[in-house]
Amino acid sequence: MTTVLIADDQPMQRFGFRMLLESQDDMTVVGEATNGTEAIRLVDRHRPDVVLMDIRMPGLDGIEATRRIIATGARTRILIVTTFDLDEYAYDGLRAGASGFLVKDAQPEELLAGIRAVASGDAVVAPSLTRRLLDAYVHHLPPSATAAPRPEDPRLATLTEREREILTVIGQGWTNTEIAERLHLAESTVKTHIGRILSKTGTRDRVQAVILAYDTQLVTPA
Amino acid sequence: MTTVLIADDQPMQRFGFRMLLESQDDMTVVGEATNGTEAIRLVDRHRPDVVLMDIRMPGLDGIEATRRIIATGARTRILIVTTFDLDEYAYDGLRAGASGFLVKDAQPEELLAGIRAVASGDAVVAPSLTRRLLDAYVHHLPPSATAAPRPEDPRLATLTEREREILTVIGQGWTNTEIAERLHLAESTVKTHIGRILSKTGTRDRVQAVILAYDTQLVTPA
DNA sequence: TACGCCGTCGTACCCCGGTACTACACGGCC
DNA sequence: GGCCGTGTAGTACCGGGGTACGACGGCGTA
Repeated sequence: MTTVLIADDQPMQRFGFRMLLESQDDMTVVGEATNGTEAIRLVDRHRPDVVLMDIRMPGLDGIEATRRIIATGARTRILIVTTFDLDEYAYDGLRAGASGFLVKDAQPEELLAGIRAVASGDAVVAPSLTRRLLDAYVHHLPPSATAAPRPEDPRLATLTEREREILTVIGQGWTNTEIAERLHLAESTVKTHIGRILSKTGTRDRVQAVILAYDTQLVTPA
Repeated sequence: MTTVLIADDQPMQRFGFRMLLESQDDMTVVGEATNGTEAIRLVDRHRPDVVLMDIRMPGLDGIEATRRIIATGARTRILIVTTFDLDEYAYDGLRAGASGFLVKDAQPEELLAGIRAVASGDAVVAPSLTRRLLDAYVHHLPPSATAAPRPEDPRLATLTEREREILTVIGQGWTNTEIAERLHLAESTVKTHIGRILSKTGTRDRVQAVILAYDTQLVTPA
């Protein structure tokens, strides 16, 4: 019997997880936490096999909670589950000692498989993340810069791969000179790209481009 | 017996809703849609009493789907349910003919109560939204500009109300001159505010400020 | 082959954004 | 009364961002 602790600030999300897990006869939910501090406390008390850990929670977030739980030497495995698919928090989470990383829009079976995998000591990464993870290890560029957006938003349809890449790093808050340096380009090239991005997307300046990047989920909130 | 259609692109979210609703003996789920187009089709086929409609879905979004369903003259009531608490989509949704608006982090009981309310012809607005709604009607400024962020992010802690307001409209992509015009300020005043915002938040320029605004959910993706 | 798209780079120009001050009215509080 | 935070406003300056060009090599394809 695999014991699971759910750490998520959204009641409905917890409810969904609990219902799903309790429907399996090899799993049981031993507790629910609504923030990082509570998660740490409940892990200490119940010693669950697995924690389903949300990243974004009020107060202590999931990453820091993961770090502290791992630091206690508990043999609890932590499976990070978040709404968003990319962002460097994924890597932070893994670095913090998490055994895996899944996205919330995964199929229930995928989630269950992930839990069983980490409970048995394996690591698991959402298929949608694997490519980014590899990319990040291959190039030492910003992780998200090498990855393509998944849900193809019409407003980004005419952008080339390179332009998406540039738009992504604009969305990280980089200046033109920074983009040029870190992408090994001339600043004039960066400007050319940005000019094309603005005209193609019908945006006025980089600020509106950043907003579009967020709206289309080319970049996602931390 | 209240018949309900679930329209949400996230499988786990649908699963949670379905489990919750099926646990009630006066409700039944007659279908699940993963986007707006599908929702319209299933409403036409099943004529549910209530649609639980997510806003953000691939393809046709929940707002437009609501608009079209209402336009068909169907007596189906639509209850919009979204992850984010603010954004003007709330108002768009209500204008599109939705009977109510709830946030996903509501308690399950609140959700059930909301469904029963709209099924019986009442309108319902999440308590967390009521204040904004009022604010928006009182002043005729952009809705989000008059509202305060809920989950108090430490990075915004030192900002004054006015500064948050300015940061919000920066997050809308407005230029300094536009902000000055629409908020009836001198551009120099706008610059003063922005300067203070940047120094308080430790951000370098308005682009990074926008990113922070998204990360802290002061503004939310469309 | 020739065309077009893409990615690269350059120059020149202008304006917006951000900085660095100063300043003052108002309200709350010691 | 005097102080402080807040919101307002001004001037002066400079650098980065965006625009408008032109140019060229590589690559796929009609």
